[in-house]
Amino acid sequence: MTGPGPAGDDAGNTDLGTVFRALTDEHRRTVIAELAADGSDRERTCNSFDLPVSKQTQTHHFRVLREAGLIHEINYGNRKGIRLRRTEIDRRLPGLLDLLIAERRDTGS
Amino acid sequence: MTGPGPAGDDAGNTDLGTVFRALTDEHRRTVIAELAADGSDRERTCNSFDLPVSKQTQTHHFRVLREAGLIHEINYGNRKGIRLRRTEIDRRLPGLLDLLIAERRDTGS
DNA sequence: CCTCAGGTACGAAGTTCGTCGTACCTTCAG
DNA sequence: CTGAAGGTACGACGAACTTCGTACCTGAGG
Repeated sequence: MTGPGPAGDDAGNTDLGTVFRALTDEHRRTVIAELAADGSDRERTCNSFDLPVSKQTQTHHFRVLREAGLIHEINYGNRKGIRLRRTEIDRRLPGLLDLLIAERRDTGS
Repeated sequence: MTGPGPAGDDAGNTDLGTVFRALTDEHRRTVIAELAADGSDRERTCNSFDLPVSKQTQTHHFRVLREAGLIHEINYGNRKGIRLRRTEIDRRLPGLLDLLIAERRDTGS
């Protein structure tokens, strides 16, 4: 079951409520903001985001982001690859990533 | 004491988390989308939005929107005026209102 | 084989959120 | 003044959310 199921990614059916609810949490917002600020679609590991929560909670957060259609999770069994769905997001929610990048820029100052 | 108090509106201190949390609820999203689609800053009554919830719940929702810096509440004692903070929103969160309008357009079809 | 590290599934505890009931306040109409 | 309508404050209840503990699975390396 690595990925034959067409279901699992709801990028085509997510409404604004699901997206906003996913982006309510600061940790999840950090993940998306980092991915958005990167500029490239390169794959990242879950560990590369220094989330101050346990493994189980990280699994939960990435699942919420995936079900909101914001990221792509590639399961390698042992490892997991995280990738931003920039194309879909920019097409369906233009300006959203810029909002997150801008907030992170202000917060980081 | 109709409105001399400068405090009460947090438009200058709200973060994205507060805004997204406010926009998570479908009723609140409907209110903002309607206000945004209007185009003018004309004042509206709470009753003009046909929210299928009780008065107390409406009070709660409008308070959340106000604390998120999205609307302006004018208290007439007996009545209450609702007004969109379009200028501040467009300045600090450009593209957000367009997202809400677009979703409402799709949902309404 | 066994061990280890990354990830997941299930369940529990604590918190937040949406909703309403009851009671009270404010303004307008009579 | 009395009543009616809109709004608010406080409290309560159920649902959802965040977090973690425990147990289990998967792949790499000795």
